[in-house]
Amino acid sequence: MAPVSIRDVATRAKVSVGTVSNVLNRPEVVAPATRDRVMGAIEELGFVRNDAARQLRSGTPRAIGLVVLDVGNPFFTDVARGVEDTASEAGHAVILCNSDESAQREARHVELLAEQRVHGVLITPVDTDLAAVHRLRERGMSVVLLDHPTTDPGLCAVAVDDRAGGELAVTHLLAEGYERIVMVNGPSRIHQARQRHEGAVDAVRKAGRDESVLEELKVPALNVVSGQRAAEQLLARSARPDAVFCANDLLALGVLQVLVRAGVRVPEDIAIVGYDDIDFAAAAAVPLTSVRQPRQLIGRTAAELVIAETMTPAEHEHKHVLFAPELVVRESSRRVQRPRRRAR
Amino acid sequence: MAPVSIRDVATRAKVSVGTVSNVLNRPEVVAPATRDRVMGAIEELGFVRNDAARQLRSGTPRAIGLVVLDVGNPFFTDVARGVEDTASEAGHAVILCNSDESAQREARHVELLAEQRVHGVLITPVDTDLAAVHRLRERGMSVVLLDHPTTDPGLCAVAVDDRAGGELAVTHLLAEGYERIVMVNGPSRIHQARQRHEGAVDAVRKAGRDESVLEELKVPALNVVSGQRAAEQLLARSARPDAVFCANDLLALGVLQVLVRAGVRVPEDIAIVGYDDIDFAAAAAVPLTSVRQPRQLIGRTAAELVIAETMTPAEHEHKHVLFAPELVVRESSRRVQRPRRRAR
DNA sequence: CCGGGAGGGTGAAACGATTTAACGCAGGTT
DNA sequence: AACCTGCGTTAAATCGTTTCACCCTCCCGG
Repeated sequence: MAPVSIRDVATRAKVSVGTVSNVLNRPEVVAPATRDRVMGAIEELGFVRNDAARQLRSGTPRAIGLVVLDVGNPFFTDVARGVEDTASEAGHAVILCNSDESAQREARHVELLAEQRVHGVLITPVDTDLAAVHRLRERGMSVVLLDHPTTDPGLCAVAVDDRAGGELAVTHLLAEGYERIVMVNGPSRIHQARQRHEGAVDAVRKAGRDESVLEELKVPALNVVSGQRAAEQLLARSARPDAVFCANDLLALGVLQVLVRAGVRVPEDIAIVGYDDIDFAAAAAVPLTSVRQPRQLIGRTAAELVIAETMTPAEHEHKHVLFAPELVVRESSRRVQRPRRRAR
Repeated sequence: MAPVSIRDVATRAKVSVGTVSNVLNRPEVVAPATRDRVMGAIEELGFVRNDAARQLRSGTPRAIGLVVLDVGNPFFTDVARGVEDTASEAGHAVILCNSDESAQREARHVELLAEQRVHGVLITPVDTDLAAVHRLRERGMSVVLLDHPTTDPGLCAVAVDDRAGGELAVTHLLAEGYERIVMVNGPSRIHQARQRHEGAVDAVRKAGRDESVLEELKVPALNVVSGQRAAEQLLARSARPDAVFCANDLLALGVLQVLVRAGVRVPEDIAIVGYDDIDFAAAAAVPLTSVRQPRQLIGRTAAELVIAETMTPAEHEHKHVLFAPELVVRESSRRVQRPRRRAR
């Protein structure tokens, strides 16, 4: 119950505090007999290092910060998991912050992280201007941008090629013979939304099709509810599309649900392609074709970068890692031979 | 760039370090003129408190730990969000740990949190024996059990009445006229799994039915894949159940998917009830009946408790908060008008 | 017998904040 | 004139580690 310090351990083991510290940090320099004695004392007293004191003296913190846009989105959850995995392997704690796409909350969290003197910060910035990010850097923290490409050579970034992903999706749909494609997309202030749309346009162009085969339908947020709304709009039309490409899987799931409930067959009547390949995509009533991003890998890579940067700040080269997305084709977009197949 | 300490600020503002500290912590005791001067210096130098030093001296940390079973499960994600919200309002950081249902990982994380001298720990323990929890308490940390009821008067707990939830679900199924119910459940080492099953049994008993109407099918984990496996097993049987109650929504989604793909109509042939009421439950192809738990509220309450406990340890009364679950009936379990049929 | 490693330890300074006792000072009471 | 009383501020002690310069002892070669 009473807090036990390194000094208590020293007394108990009849050595000096310096020796205890050595046992803890450089066991090889202390004689086996002494080492065992100290270890024994640590065990008996239930001593736990005080990381605050440790950090204060050594200057090297053991936590990293993670600021995401929305912990509720499985995409970020998986990224977080990747971060958590490598961080804990390296003995680091992860401080999770949820900016909820609010610059104000982001700023508050960044402030907190600065006070905690975290090892580094992994952040998906709310704004494109990166104001918060630069303040962090001025304070000498290493920052890795998550899922937000940049040309700034002063920091690391880990992202996925969203433009290529958009192209993959639409190229696939065109190849399957779909000709009236609607892209359900988020607001263009969101970087990913813009890029994915550009990729979709690229696909149309490269396929030599008329640009009228692709239409963009914007929705306010990238979540299930927005997808449902979008699908309702599409259903109300006289000329329905034959395929829908959604900017993320949450949208796609919303669209899918509304279509299925309205008796529209997927993919016979309307095909759907999502983005992110979250676990729920494969588990949907009609398994969803989706553009897979290496979510955990993004997290792991980012964590490794930030740890590497702070371990060897001198020789560190800032990297911009760009992963390639991958199309996972499932039933929701496969051209089927027999258009009808009904359950009893 | 160079780390600026409270001493630098003091020099700059021509006061002593003590005064700067007062400005920071008890602004009212220092004369307005001096205060402004100090504030100015802080601003100019871009000073940020070093929380490690702060904590070392004052002994009051500004972070709380959160250990969950699975960050990938939207249930925990929502709880985490609640925790994060109230913690950040109170100026606390949240250290997120994912035990992945492994006692070993849990132990490692708990160790890390102990070293960080966190304010308190919110934990959903992996094991029922609470070994890890007791070690924390021995070290003088306040602990709040999350979603894990206990009779231990020595700690706070926030949970939902799982037994009542199980009873709600099965009572509903029985009332709708289902008579061969399978509960797809997790391993009984998981507390929630046991409780929900007991509740289910209660429901059968209270309804005066024969206990044979309810069967338990155990699966190794509470996730989508396990649900799929379970559904495959059920499909292979000669006598299929007419309703399935799943210990959580991930299982239910897995079951739903396999059933629908096999041409089984939900709920006409087999009804499904899930647990947790995650957002994806409502958005499933067949909207899922589920037992709702106040997820964010659980998180908020737990965070408040742990903060309160450490603020005023003396007068703190350990509380066991037990929320009531609520049944949300959707299409997956509504008895439709049609003649009753017996299995082949 | 002396100088010099090497191996194994020691002890105090330092890290950056908080906290507390003490102090100087102005004004008001006896 | 002596004595409080508050207020604003200061200086010093303190928190638990790490680090670094230094001290023994023992042993070996010259």
